[in-house]
Amino acid sequence: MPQPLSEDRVDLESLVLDRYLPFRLSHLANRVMRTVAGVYAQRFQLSAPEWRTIAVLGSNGEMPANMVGESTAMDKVRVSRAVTRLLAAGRVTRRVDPTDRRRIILQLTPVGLDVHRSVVPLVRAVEESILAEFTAEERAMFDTLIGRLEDRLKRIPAAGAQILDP
Amino acid sequence: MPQPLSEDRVDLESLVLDRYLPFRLSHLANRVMRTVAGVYAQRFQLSAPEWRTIAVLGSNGEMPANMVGESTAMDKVRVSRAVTRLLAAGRVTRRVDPTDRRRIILQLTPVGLDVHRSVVPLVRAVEESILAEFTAEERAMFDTLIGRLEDRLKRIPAAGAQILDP
DNA sequence: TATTGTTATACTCTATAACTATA
DNA sequence: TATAGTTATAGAGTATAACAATA
Repeated sequence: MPQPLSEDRVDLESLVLDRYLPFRLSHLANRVMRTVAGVYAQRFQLSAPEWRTIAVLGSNGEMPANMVGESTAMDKVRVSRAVTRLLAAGRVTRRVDPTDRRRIILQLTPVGLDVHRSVVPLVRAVEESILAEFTAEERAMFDTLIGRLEDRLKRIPAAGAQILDP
Repeated sequence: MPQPLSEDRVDLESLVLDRYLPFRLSHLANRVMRTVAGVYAQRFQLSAPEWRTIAVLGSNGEMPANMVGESTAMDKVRVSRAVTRLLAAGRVTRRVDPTDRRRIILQLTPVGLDVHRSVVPLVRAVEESILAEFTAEERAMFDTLIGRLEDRLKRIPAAGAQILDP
């Protein structure tokens, strides 16, 4: 017989999947990403890593490849492969950084800038159509809460490992 | 020269990736899922689809395979493959539903129930360690906001397609 | 020695279609 | 004809290691 829980204690013994935050977040994020990808994938022949690369180069101008990786939360392998495809499509240029010849500096071509100019309003419109659910106050609150979870997971990247290891 | 935006209008022309909700949600969800997976993957030799299947069977008792799919947001192919591995590990049983011989009824074995009992407190603890960021009021607010986004995306699954197609 | 980037490999996830058996 | 489940296949995402060039 399960014992009734006191109100100030959390039930750690049972779990209903569609009330479980990690599952809900993952499901929600996947739905959102699929909705956004529907806008840029077929129409512009862009994969997600390519779209991310174009997004940061479009808003920041030329950047070294490793900074693209940091800004897009992609490792250097994914960046490298995205750049290979973007180069083939004539959407970016790459040149060696003369001050450190290990570094590659990436920049959008006019073609890449066109893609950026075309895609951004479309994906922003998708974001708007989703966030239209919220009032301005709710948006701000959601933004804050998401930001604090991001920070927390950054500060304790081993939140699970601590539980896993001992 | 970019024109200054009036305060009640949204800038659809530019996009900074780490302020863009779909990207932030995806990044956050991935981090959370990786943290949770760190708890069940190596220690219990569970993939995400297997863990989800065990989670719903553990909280609901025996279920037809198609309901497992609905509850876990997985299609029948993923369920089928998860079940194949769970069967091989002796963690579930499957039998044909006598009232509709197309249906497969799944149930945790004692071994599967043991896994469920062992894993749930661990993954709940991860959830707790993340949500510890919030006060009770903030949790309730976050829960509500997430729920409304879920509902919205359910109601307008073609939110992006509408923009994509015309 | 450490860092930047490339290439190779493998494993998982996702989506789709083809197939079976039942209804 | 439609539904439940299985199998097969291909594309994308993810993680890792090995490597070359440079610092």
